[in-house]
Amino acid sequence: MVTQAYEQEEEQKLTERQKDILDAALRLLVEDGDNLTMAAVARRARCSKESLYKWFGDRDGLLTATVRWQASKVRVVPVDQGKPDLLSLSESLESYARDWLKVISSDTSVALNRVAISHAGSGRDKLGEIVLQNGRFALAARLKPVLDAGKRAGLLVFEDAETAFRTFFGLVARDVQIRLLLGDWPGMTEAAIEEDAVRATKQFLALHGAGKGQQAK
Amino acid sequence: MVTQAYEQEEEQKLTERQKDILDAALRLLVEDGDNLTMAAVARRARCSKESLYKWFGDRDGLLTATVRWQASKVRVVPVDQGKPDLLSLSESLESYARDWLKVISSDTSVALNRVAISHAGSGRDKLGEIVLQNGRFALAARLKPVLDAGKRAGLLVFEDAETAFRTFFGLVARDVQIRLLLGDWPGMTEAAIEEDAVRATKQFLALHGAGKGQQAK
DNA sequence: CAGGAACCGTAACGTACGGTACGGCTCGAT
DNA sequence: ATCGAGCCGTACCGTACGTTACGGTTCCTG
Repeated sequence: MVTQAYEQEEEQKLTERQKDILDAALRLLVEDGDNLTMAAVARRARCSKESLYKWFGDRDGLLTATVRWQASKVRVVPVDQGKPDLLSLSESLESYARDWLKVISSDTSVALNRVAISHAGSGRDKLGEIVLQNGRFALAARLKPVLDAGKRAGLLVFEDAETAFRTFFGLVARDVQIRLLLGDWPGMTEAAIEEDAVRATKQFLALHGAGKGQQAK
Repeated sequence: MVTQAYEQEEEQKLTERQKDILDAALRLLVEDGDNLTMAAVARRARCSKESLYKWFGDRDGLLTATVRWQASKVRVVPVDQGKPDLLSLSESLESYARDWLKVISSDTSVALNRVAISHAGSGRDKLGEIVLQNGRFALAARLKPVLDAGKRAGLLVFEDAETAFRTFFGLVARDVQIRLLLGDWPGMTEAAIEEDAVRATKQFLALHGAGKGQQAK
């Protein structure tokens, strides 16, 4: 018997008060990085430390809840595709690229990835897994149907949707995320994002489009 | 007056003993993540904490020296290119791709990037910059001459070497680094790396090769 | 209005760790 | 043989922070 694929799909019952607290924690995370202390969260959210411990168990629990909370807010709308033509397919791809670039270059994403990566070093909690599931893997899950539809419609040529997705991912993200995480600023303005989305889509179609019958394995 | 472009190029005078200590710190970083304490380093390297403080100032100094030390060991040999033909160019690219994948999937690289990213959050030192300079930017600096030579020889078509490099970077790295940093294991075996290097090179040549005159802006 | 649950603010405790002090050992120079 | 520099091992100090405890306040319920 196979269990639920992604068990963090379980809805977390949160009162409004608790959501406020997680928002406060999120803001602190963005501002101060992983320095966030229980006292600081309590102060910012104007609650007592006792309540923090009652609701979230311990510091790791609070961190995990915060990451989940943010993740639950990011659900990007899936682009619907009926029977795609080349134009609508291209627009879908651009749209995904744009959304993804916007996500990874956002303050919250950078902050959350940073704390998840720190924790991945001393593997005591599953922050990395959560971030990955709601980021890169969620994107793949939403994008693959689009790719498959494109393939069925004879617009795309590839053997494996996973590999094709990773190519697209690489063309979109390039060095942006690692540079942001390391504190560099690769100039991700609105305009640059738009440009990148267009470029990545063109490149992907050049590699996997059915136009000229060319494609690199 | 312009200062030295990359000031961490300054050679760090290190005694053998100090190198031993930095190696010990490196091993601890790989094993335990950022938990590394001064006491642990002293124990592992069989030196006194007093010596650590005398030689490296404080904890951040030790961390910085460790990152520098590892960086100084990674100098990848530049692939020499005279007048490239398509075959030698292709081999150069594959070689860079292979080396890069090997680097980013190594234990030490993952550990070092993790600590640099943690520190980038609370921007107190320049670890992120150091890692970036010796990683992504060093790669670009070594690869661009190859790309330019390919362009001059009429083998490659692109407007901007930087943009072309970033495309290559994306095709090579894809989601590998972020997944590793977050604790995922995308199966980077020797064989997979080889396969990826070949694939990325083919794709890059499909986009920027002069063969068919095609290219996506 | 009485009783109690939930929560706030704050004080207190324990511990881990960065940083310092100091006594003893080794070894090269004189 | 003597001296001193450099280093080891360890004990020690101060602080930050996770965690717990507790008295006071608000607010809901009967």
